Amino acid sequence: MKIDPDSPADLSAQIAKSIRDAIVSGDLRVDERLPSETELSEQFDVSRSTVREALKRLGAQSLIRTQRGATGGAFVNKLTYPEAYGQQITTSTLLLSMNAVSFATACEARYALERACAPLSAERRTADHLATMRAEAHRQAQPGLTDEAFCASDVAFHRALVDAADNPVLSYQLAGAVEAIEPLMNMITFSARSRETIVSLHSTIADALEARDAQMVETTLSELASYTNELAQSVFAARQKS
Amino acid sequence: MKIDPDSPADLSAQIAKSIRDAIVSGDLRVDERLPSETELSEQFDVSRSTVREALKRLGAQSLIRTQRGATGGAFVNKLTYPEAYGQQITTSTLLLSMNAVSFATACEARYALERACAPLSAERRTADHLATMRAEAHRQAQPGLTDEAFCASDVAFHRALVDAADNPVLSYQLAGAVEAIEPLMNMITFSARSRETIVSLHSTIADALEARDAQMVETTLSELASYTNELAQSVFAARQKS
DNA sequence: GACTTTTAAATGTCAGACAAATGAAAATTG
DNA sequence: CAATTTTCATTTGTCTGACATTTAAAAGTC
Repeated sequence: MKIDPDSPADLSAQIAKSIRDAIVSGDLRVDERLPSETELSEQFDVSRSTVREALKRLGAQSLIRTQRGATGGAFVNKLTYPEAYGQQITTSTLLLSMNAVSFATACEARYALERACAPLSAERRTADHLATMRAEAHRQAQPGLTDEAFCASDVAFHRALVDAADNPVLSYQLAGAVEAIEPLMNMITFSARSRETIVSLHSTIADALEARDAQMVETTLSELASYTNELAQSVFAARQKS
Repeated sequence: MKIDPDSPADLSAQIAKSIRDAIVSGDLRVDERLPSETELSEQFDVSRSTVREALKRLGAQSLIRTQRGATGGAFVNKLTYPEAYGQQITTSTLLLSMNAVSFATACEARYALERACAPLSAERRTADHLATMRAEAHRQAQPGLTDEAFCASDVAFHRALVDAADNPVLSYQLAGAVEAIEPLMNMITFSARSRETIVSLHSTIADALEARDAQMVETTLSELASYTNELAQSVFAARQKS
């Protein structure tokens, strides 16, 4: 392991890249232990602090984990789905908030992706998924719920819909889309009447899923998409006036 | 800004979290400058090295960028789509390779997501998108193409299909799915005959898109999904025997 | 006024030290 | 001998202080 000593500064970034490549290419396998910080600093011919900064970078990407003590060190981390979810959600959320993505665009993407799940979810949904969805729909119908709680329940409902497809890759991909939009949804004030409409659509989706009617699920999702969009537009229009 | 001095070690992780929260919540705005490392070390009451490790973590997530010099420092980074793509692809690729996701699962997810784009792409595709897709299909038909080059062209083709939906959020979400599966696809040996079938399906998709026939796009994508899956299964079956 | 030089501030890197955790080996004890 | 305790070496986490490098602004010069 060597690095180009002539290339521009930021040795820790180069070292991080070098190790990252070794992991991605499979040179370093899951749970394999990296050399100790002291050894790495000798191999790369840099100070220990520089190695440490490189390792922190890798740790931030969940590529390695570290453990203290005699048998400790840095280990290649097996990226789990929950970890990947987390990164996906953070990245998506920031992307939306920092790039002024319009509500319409985010909404369109979200429901398009969910429609993609419909056929699979209709085929594979279990009683558990249906129970979760109905419970969330029921919660959403309760008066006195804050807008935040309503949105959180909405996320849980749609999460169950996606998980019903029983494809972890799909769940992972959609976690970002569904959860990242929550902050945008939280900006909407849901009137009692609009909540009623949404809950009704949610119930229809649950019914369609129970009947394994994929087409109906898709249609209802489209309706939900339009309705959410209208709602958002009227809210933003009202806000601009004031 | 203070941190809990009693909580378990890993001060740099706590500091990173503290700053990350400030960014995500909007307390720190895009392009805003963070205090200098020395100032931060005073504020958090830790050494400069610890602050630096925290900053490296944030840098690895593209949350901040640093600049040297008199007016330099750490700035809140505006997460761009290309940066987000990159992270998304790295994460997805690792997730698939480290969790032994079956080809069938990844394939199913990929085509389900692409089908989600079909209606939008059919509506919004431009002549440019069509030209790209036809050019890639033409390249795929040329003999003497390596399997890797064929797969790369396949990715480019599908990328154009997704981009035709003209929704950056959707493009971002799907970049991971489509590109992360490429290493798995590269494991397949494409015979002349199987290439012919795939190219034919690609042409059909381009035709359907030109005719703005979303239903046809979806149907053909489903065929492509089944065919790819069959192909993979026969390849893996043959490999197991030997 | 335009150009050059100096300077101050910031990150990047290094070296050396000590603290704290941790598992394994060694010593002790019943 | 077996079980427990102690010691110990290793490794990461943190701190301190120093110097190098980069950069833009300030000061000086023609």
